[in-house]
Amino acid sequence: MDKLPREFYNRDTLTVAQGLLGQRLVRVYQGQPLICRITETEAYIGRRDRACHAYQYKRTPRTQTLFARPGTAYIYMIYGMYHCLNLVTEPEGEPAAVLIRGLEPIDALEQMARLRYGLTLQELTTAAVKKGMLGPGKLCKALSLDKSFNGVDLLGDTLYVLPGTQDGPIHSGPRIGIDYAGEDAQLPWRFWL
DNA sequence: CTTCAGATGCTCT
DNA sequence: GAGCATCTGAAGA
Repeated sequence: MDKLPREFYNRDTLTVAQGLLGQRLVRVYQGQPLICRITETEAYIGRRDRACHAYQYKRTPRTQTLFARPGTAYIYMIYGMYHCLNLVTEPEGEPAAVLIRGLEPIDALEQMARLRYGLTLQELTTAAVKKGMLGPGKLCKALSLDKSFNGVDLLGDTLYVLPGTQDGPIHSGPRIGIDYAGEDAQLPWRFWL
């Protein structure tokens, strides 16, 4: 199965955020593919969004990656101990990205349970693993992603997205955890299945 | 069921 | 030095 092409990411961020729902995110960990279905995303658009790190094209060492070409991973650390995975969108030079907020494990549950909780699947219920995959911090831990993956090309071999199926309606609502952004916090830029 | 503090480190002022 | 795109476990209702 072919990876989503760079052109997929080279579009309006809101379009990409919705288009990513139902697609399959693959993270190759020690040669083993960890496969998840994307169930929740948020859009961050630098030129007009106060919640975006690169608001009004603010360029700092951290936000460099947001200006990269579409189809690049943007991973940063938050609250000292968690990482958030974003996929860079729009033409190079436009700082914008989609935050991956929710995943549903499809394959390699065993490995993800170990990475996430340090336990084997037998010591967990499947329901607990699935529940544990909600939230950008948890999902990065389950996939063993950290800031060393910042700037990784999504058309490479360790982290990429395969086509999936989009069944059921797409819901939208305000984003989470960005109260500091004033009116922009109300924008319905969070999408889920 | 709910709220709440604490962990922890990087980034920008 | 402040604050952050978070999560967990413990304690209270």
